[in-house]
Amino acid sequence: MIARNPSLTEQVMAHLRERIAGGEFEGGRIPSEAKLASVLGVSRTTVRDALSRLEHDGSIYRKQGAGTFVNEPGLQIRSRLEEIWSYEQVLRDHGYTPSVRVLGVLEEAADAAIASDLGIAPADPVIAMEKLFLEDDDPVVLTMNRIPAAYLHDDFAESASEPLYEFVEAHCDRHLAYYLSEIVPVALDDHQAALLDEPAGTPAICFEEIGFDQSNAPIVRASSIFRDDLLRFRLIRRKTGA
Amino acid sequence: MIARNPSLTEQVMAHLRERIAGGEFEGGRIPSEAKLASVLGVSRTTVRDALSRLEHDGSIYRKQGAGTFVNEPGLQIRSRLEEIWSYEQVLRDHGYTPSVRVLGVLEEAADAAIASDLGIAPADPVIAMEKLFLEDDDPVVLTMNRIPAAYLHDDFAESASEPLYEFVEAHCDRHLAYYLSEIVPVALDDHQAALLDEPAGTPAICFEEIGFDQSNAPIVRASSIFRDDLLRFRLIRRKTGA
DNA sequence: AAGTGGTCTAGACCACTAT
DNA sequence: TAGTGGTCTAGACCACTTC
Repeated sequence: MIARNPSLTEQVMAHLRERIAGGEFEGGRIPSEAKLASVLGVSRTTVRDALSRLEHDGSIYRKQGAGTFVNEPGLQIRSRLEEIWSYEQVLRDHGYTPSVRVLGVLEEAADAAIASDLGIAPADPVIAMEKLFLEDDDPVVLTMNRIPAAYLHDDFAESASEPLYEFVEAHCDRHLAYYLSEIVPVALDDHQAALLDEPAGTPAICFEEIGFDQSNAPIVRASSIFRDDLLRFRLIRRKTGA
Repeated sequence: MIARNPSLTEQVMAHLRERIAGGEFEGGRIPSEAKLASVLGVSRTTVRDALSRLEHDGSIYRKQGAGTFVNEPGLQIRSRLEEIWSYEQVLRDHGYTPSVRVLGVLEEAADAAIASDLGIAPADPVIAMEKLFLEDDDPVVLTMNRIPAAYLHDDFAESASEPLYEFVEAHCDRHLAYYLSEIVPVALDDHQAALLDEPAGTPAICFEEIGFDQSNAPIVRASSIFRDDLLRFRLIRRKTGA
């Protein structure tokens, strides 16, 4: 019934996702792990692995002694905060068909805070790229990325519209391994307000992030500001321990 | 009341956390799973379980074929967004010794939005409880909880300082199973500003949440506002697939 | 080629929830 | 008490990284 290469666990996940989407589970109750294992012809360990991953991504939850259950449809989270990698993808996950507008690419001197975050000397040159992500004509996300100029060795200006990790891959000799992000409240300044088409002073969520390569060296400092009315982050918090 | 018997997996986690905190791992490299299993005298499955949980909470990361590594100290996240359950606990995780001040408990008529969120009729009575969490004399979190009055059957006013889930457990015939939360940017109004000791209009992060019981019935509507300078949420985003 | 994490099996017993 | 998820064992082979 089940063959290789997408791992067995992934196939079990896909199978369960389909049945969940099809509303097959009476009362939201998913069959027991033992039952699933015997029906699908895999070990209980594999089933447990699949269920753990579905639980982790918010599709289901488990209650010891009671069973495994589907999360209510209204609770399905479209993009898990920890897994965001490309804002274009986030917008697609929300049902948008995003476009990207590169607002500017220029070289500037790093101020003290940026230099410190990027591990370079103050006033060292950085490339600043400002981009706007839109749904139709509505601006949704405004990002500013700053990369030390020393890391860039190509003619890169034409690639600015690529997702950042592809850009870094292509034009630096390294690749982005992870981001450290802070969720910061801001009030839109005149510049941001004009670009996001909202009044100046509007409160907004900003992700302040530093992107690192595999050696934990900072590569990029990014700020992203969101139109709260068009893109709002949600999460489910479920009591685990105790 | 609670007899804790730490599982093997939890003991392995604790052991590794200690060695990580002690900086024992040369170059951040953690011994292989097989090595840990034989040294600790447990199966590799148990070691893998412990490592998976440490990876999930951001303490370590794994690279297939290469090894398992400690996350940089600066990347340690003190409280994972999805696991917040009590703001007192969040503050303790940040090294604070929090106190709680109950600002008011009163009955009011639900407005349309609140009634809709709680599944009751507009103007139905709700109990509104406003609380402030402080570190020393600094206000850090301001929360407003609203529970339909019909759900409360006891004399409850004196218990308002308890964590909300304990309060619900004790005074309603149900208990909180999960929250659905939205991260919302706000500007502090005069009331909030005075309580949080910041200028009115300061941008802040607000969690707008609805708490549900096991039957997916809404029990409580909560708003929590944070002092950005005292409590900032961070997260690590690491590329997983592809 | 050697060593690592990733996947998978087939069992066993325990802790908890429901009825 | 029956059934569920939680923990744990002792193996096996595969995919990938590093040298």
